Amino acid sequence: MKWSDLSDNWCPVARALSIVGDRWTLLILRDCFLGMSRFEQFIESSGMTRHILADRLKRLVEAGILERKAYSTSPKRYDYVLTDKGQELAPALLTLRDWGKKHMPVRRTTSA
Amino acid sequence: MKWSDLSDNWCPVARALSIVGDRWTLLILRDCFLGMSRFEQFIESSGMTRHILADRLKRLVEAGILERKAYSTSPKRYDYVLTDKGQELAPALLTLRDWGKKHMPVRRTTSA
DNA sequence: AAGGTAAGTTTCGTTTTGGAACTATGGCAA
DNA sequence: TTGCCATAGTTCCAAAACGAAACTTACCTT
Repeated sequence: MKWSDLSDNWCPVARALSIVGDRWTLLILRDCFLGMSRFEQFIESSGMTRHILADRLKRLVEAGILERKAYSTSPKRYDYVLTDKGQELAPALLTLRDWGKKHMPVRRTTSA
Repeated sequence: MKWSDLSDNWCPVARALSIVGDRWTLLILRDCFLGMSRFEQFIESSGMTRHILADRLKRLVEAGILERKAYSTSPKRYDYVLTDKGQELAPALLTLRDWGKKHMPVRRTTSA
């Protein structure tokens, strides 16, 4: 079965994951909740490659989770901002954060 | 940057995603919360392929999210059951479920 | 002996990802 | 008015992950 077929799954968790459950997507949304909205900000913050980011942004906009708002017309430039639908993912991010804090300690690479 | 490098990220969301944020993993955990515990159950329920499931189960056991409990020794067979660490992912699944229910309606393929 | 069940493993061809370079558009400074 | 910088992508290629299906192992039933 293809991952993309999940969008029609009977299970709401599966449908949610069909758009938000792949590599990087939730990390972009985390950055949005931290106030970021631009391509280069996402790149620097997340460490993902440029063309994966471009792909994810497109998908998030198509899914109605982010909205693409021009902040410059001369060279066309856009802010990517959370829609209401996107805003409502906050609880999911927060529960993941709490779980990560509690159960995924930073194992420091014994340096120095 | 490699996806697997996220486990050392400063951000607890990123660290959580390093283990739980790839394709299929959260779907397996959903099945666990629905009471499933065996290989063939996961296969039938999720629609993923066998060797991907085998890989994910191994990673989840290594991460201490699932525990491998023998239910038969003659042919060695195991149940995969949630540890406490795994149980505590329930809120994350529930918030995703709620979001999916609200924002990802099943679009039925205009059949019949 | 033949077939069935459960849990993987292997193989192979297709997608997705990572890394880096390249393009487009305009601002600004020399 | 040429040259450099910034932003936001796009393109190319090699490496890794994935999907489908067949194969394996170990036992059990008929």
